[in-house]
Amino acid sequence: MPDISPASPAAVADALAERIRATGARATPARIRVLELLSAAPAPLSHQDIEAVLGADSLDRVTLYRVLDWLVESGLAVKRVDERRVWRFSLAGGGTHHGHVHFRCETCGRVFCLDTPPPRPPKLPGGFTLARAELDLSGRCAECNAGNV
Amino acid sequence: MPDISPASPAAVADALAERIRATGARATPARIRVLELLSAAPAPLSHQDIEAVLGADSLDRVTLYRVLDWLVESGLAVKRVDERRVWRFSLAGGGTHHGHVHFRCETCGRVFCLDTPPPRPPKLPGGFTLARAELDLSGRCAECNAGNV
DNA sequence: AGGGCAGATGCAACCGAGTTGCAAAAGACG
DNA sequence: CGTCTTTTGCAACTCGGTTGCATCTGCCCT
Repeated sequence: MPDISPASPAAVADALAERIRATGARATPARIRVLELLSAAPAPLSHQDIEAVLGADSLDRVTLYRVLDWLVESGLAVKRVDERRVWRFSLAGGGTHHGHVHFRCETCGRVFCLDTPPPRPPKLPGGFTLARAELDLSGRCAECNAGNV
Repeated sequence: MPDISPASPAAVADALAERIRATGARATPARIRVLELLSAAPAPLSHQDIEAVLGADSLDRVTLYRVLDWLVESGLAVKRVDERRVWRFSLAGGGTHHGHVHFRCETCGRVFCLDTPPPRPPKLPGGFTLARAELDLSGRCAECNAGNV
């Protein structure tokens, strides 16, 4: 059975490995897997999310933490705390997760990614440079407003 | 020795006690103390900050958590996670900490409160209702840009 | 190809913030 | 003053995250 998928998984992994080596670090399976996951994810992932996806052949808890921290340190990813006080990681910069808007429902806790473009950032005090802007909205989602709860 | 300070501490405490009773709860020393602290604080306080200020005659750790949670529940305060994943509490509503914009320096970690008004929020998908909007910016502050680090 | 070593991993134990359950103390109210 | 409810304090626990250390491995250099 020939592999005719648009971009072969192996090729993707190779590209990621290359990107990892470019930072001067070793391209290990753990890093490649995690990077793959993050690139594919539509929203920032928590440590738990990743552990759940990796499932059976999961990495050690600690290794995962270290991989994630390394990603942040090397500039490939950014981390941020969510409203429930857990770290969430997403690809940095050009990734699919570029400054869009998040909405968190205060009733059911779910997070929605709105495709609304982010507001143009206000001017900063002199000397400040902006790397990233996040608009976080919260309230009630349609479902929770629709009677239940 | 007559107390001639601008607003006598006792009077302030009484006013706060009144506000507490207005919510239907008991005006206990613990609640009054914490509420005093929060009203006086220039920035949101963490559990630890409060414990440190109370110092010697401090409340039990758990009681403090409960008082804080009660404050939030009764609408007198709001809580929010900071970049170090700890809860920070501030007086709700009319407080000094109303929907403004935060800038966090990725180099030194400090948080600046900009007085820029928050952008007007984008339209939400049908059925969603907005309760709160936060614009979080990050980058480098003037000081860190000025050569050091 | 294979050796060597810095860098990465896994394990176990640890940490600190926050939570829960329960009995004792303190307000409120008749 | 008695009783009934709310708060408090204590102890034990959960959970996300971290640290120390021994083992393993990707990668470079012959």
